[in-house]
Amino acid sequence: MLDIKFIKENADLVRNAVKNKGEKANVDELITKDNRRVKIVKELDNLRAEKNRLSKEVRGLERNTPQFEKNVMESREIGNRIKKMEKELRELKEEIRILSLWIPNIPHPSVPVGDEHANKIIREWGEKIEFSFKAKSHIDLINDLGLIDFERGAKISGTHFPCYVGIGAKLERALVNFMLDYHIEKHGYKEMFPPFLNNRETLTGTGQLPKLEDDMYYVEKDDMFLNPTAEPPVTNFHRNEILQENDLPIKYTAYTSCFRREAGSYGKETRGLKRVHQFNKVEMVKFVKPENSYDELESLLNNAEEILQILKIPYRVILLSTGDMTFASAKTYDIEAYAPGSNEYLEVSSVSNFEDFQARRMNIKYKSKSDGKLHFVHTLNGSGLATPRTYIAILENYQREDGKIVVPDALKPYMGGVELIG
RNA sequence: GGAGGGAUGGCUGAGAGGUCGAAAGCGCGCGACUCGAAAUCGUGUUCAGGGCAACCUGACGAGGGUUCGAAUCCCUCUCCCUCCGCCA
Repeated sequence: MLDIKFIKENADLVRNAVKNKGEKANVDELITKDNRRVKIVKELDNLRAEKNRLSKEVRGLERNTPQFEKNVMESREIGNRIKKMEKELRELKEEIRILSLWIPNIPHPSVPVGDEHANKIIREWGEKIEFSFKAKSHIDLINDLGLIDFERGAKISGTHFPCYVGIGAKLERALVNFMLDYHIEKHGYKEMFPPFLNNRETLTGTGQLPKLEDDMYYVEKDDMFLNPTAEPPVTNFHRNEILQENDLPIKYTAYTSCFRREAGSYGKETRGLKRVHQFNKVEMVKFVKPENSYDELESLLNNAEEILQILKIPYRVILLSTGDMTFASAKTYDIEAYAPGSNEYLEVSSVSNFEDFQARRMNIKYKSKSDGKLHFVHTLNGSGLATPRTYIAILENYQREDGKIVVPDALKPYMGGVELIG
């Protein structure tokens, strides 16, 4: 959510952001409605002032005198007009609220304008491994080694619900635990294990609603959604709170399963782990002061990159263009891990600064010591990392000619002595 | 699901139709004392909308009602706590 005053004073900037992000928000209708709101508020304030004046007078008047009766009648009459206007104002405010929920965040000036072709490669890390044999795809490795049972997963739930089995399941758990422990111990993130079912307010707070309602799994009976990422529950942890400046930055890391309908994204990637309805992810979330949120974005990005560095998996960092970034984000980096089996880069992380966009929706402020006033915090989050494609990258990078997988050094402490899979 | 209790500023917590945006304490800001700090003393300190400003308006969980006038009385809802039931 953007400040309505900001929208009115920077209408062109906002219209541009809507266009560049490919959103469909109606900026002009919002502005028209808000102008009307301000007009009603002014009239209403005048009526209320008059009514308050009459009420004070009444106290000094003797009851049942003509002056008393006249005053009371007049006050009553104004009261009725106020009630009518208040109703109109309430309805108008609700319309304004709904319109403003569809206004996207404004991309930072450093973000390239355009669609996915405008994305910029920021850096590449690591050497792509050269195998002396023909590398297998993760699908073949998984099937040959029996790490994941896709067919039975489909039996239990449906297609694209992978069921990890045996050492395959252990590897997934090792990966999650390694990443969590790393963020906690190396960078001081506080661990959180949040609920997976989120209510509407939570998902509106971080900006998944209203836009992505059809992309989430919905539990109708309870009007709740399965979280598509840990971002909503963890960020909403502090919804409607005023934070202490001394406590900032606040940093959380959380593992959750994530659930996405991936509606309309079939055709490509119908097999394997690349695109699934349920997956595991370790997320990092930060609440920071506005003045250093872009430094915090870089350090968050670095924290996510370190996971791949320690796993010794080559990757590249992409700065997303306006058309490729999400609704709520002001600036987003993607991290893509290299998968030699198919010779492609796979998105394993998305790291974003939302500035105060989410904080406005969630009403999260902090009291500044320098001016004594309340300000919205800036929120950021980043995957650190999503497991399915990291899992793919591990399998394909660590495969041997005999079809076995070497366990990466970083995961060995989590694998109960297993150093070779297969 | 049933029965009670509760929701007030950054926090704790008084307030029970008008003199209440709200006592007190904590916290925080400023000043004094100090070489400096702690302690102490003084002083200030709710948020939001409108206006250049004086000022006006709104907000005591949300919505509605009674009244000239509601934090305060009535109704509905939400959330939290306690007890009972149900499930595990």
